[in-house]
Amino acid sequence: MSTIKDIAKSVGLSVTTVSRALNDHYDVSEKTKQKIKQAAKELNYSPNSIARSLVMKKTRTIGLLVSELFREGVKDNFTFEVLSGINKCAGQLDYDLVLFSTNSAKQKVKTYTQLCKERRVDGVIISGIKTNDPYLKEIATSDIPCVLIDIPIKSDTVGFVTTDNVLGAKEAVRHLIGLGHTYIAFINGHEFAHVSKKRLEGYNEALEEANIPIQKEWILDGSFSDEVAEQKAAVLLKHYPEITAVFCASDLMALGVIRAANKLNIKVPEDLSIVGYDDIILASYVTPSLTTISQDKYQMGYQAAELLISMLENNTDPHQRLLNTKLIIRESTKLNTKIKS
Amino acid sequence: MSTIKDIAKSVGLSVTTVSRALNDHYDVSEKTKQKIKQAAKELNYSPNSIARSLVMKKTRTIGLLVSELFREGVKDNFTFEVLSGINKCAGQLDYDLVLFSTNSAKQKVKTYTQLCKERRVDGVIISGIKTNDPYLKEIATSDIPCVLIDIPIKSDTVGFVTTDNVLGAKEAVRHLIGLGHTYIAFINGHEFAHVSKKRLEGYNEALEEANIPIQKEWILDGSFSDEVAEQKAAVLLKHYPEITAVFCASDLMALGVIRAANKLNIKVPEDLSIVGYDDIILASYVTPSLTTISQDKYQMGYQAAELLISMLENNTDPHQRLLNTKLIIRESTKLNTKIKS
DNA sequence: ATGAAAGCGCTAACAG
DNA sequence: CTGTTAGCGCTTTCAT
Repeated sequence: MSTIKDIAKSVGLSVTTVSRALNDHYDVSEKTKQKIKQAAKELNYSPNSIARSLVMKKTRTIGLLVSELFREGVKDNFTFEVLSGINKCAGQLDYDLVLFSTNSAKQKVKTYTQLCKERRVDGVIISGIKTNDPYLKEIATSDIPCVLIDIPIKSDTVGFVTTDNVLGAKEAVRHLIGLGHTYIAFINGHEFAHVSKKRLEGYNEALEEANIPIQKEWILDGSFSDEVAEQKAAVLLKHYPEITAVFCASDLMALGVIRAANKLNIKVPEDLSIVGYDDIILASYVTPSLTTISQDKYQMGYQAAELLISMLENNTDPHQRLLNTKLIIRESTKLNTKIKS
Repeated sequence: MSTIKDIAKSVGLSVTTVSRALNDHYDVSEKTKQKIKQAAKELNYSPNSIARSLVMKKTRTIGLLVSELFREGVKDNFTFEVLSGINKCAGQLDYDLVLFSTNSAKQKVKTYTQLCKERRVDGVIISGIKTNDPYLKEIATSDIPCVLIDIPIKSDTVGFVTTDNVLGAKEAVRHLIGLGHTYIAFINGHEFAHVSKKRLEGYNEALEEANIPIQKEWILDGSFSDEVAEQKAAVLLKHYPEITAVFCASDLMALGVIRAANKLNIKVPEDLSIVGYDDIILASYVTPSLTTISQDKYQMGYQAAELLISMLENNTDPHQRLLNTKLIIRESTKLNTKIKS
């Protein structure tokens, strides 16, 4: 590997000049610039980003911190789509992306700050962690620039990107109400997800504005898991046969509910309408295909990266980005045929 | 940020000793070690991996090079699963993972070697590139340690992990033959995929061993895309109604073929048996669920990382790993009811 | 068992 | 426009 020193030697100039020429500084004559660049090419030079980072104290690298459930995320490839978006944006702005995977064992040994400082990332994007994650407190107070996905914390150094989950949920439920449903259950995620809180609000508000009483027993947590949702729904549907529609806080859970319905011989969508959330790939391929609230996960990633980098480069935009969701109507919802008593 | 210098000052020792103590060298007394580590904690020290990398000429970082089709990979999250596996293994062995995304524009500016040298990764894993990719020649000759996924190139510095695609395809076709099918078409990927070549071999061999003549017109490329496969299959099935089974080189394409069949009013599996390849998530969720050849994509990633790191650490294992595939029988294949004339 | 000194490859005052 | 000098934070001979 050749270094600027080699180039300097070969052209008979100082390393300073070489460095400046290679970085296209204005204060090097065009002629020497050419000569130096030529020599660099001949020597097959490529810059040592490590050395540069050391002196500049910038690595042009952003870290992506995802919780260990990474692998489980395979079913709904939410994380993957977010990652694609981040990767795209980072690439365009010439940043590198490094993946951190932590698990609770590691978290005990190394604090969030240590992790980041050690890796020398300029900033971090955090996705898929629960609101009770021990890292979260640290994040909020640390001085490492950071963008959270779907957790609304804002400070000088932390920002977030999310979607309007209240509205999203509201539209889902409104859709069901519009189809004549009034007995609408809700399978939510869990208490440590900010989106779950918001989607619950949306559900409640939609019912209220239609003067439909809220049945607490019809609101259950499914942990964002299809299995759990299936179990919960099985009990629920057996117990309350009057329910004609279920809103789920994720598509995966909606699939679980469909399975539960099938086993109980309840037909979807004839006897039971179901709307999911996320619009994962499966949603459109499954039978019946899923009516759902679509989130642009790729865009969330892209925006997160863009926001983070803008923060790194001292732009003073507000540290938050809000994306839209969209109701996608497919086969799993249908006009309510049971007359309301 | 505190440095070893600060620690040295605070305990009144030299930086050398501090460095050695922190790295648990044998030639530092237990007592001073303790003192130094204590001071490190108090000063909230965390090592600067950049500085260390600079002097050690090792970054403990591996790069993952994926082609631009990254985003398209969202449907079959093949890449994501591989990535999860790599990430897991890298994490366990305490390596960092950085993502490179290239596209043809960037490739023109920077050669593969430049890309890697600049990023200072110790080694690279490459997945999802075509055999005609310009980088490939460079890779084969470069001295950067590298592991390829599904491209069998081997040298001092390059290794690969793949599955037995001949056998996989053979088992798929044997399964169909076992069900009484003899008119079996094959939708392959494309000519620039090594796996496609191998799967074709497997298809041919399976037919040969059953004394079934090979029909060249029934072998088509679907580019690993569901749309292309759908089109191709539509024409094929209309033209040759005698076909009772189709083997596809990917599940995604199998889904395309099912769609084509549906549109032609050909029932799957009653009138047409279909077997896919990969066992992506969709395969088990779709109706009818897909009989397929399962590849453990997570494992491929894991093994690739493990192999690469073993190469980096000068282990002399053979630079290749071969994984098994498994036939998964689901709903899309069925006994052939049409009697062979 | 500890320290002094050199150097990894690069950038950035400062001086000319 | 170019060169001198210093230093980023760390590891590693080589002495002591």
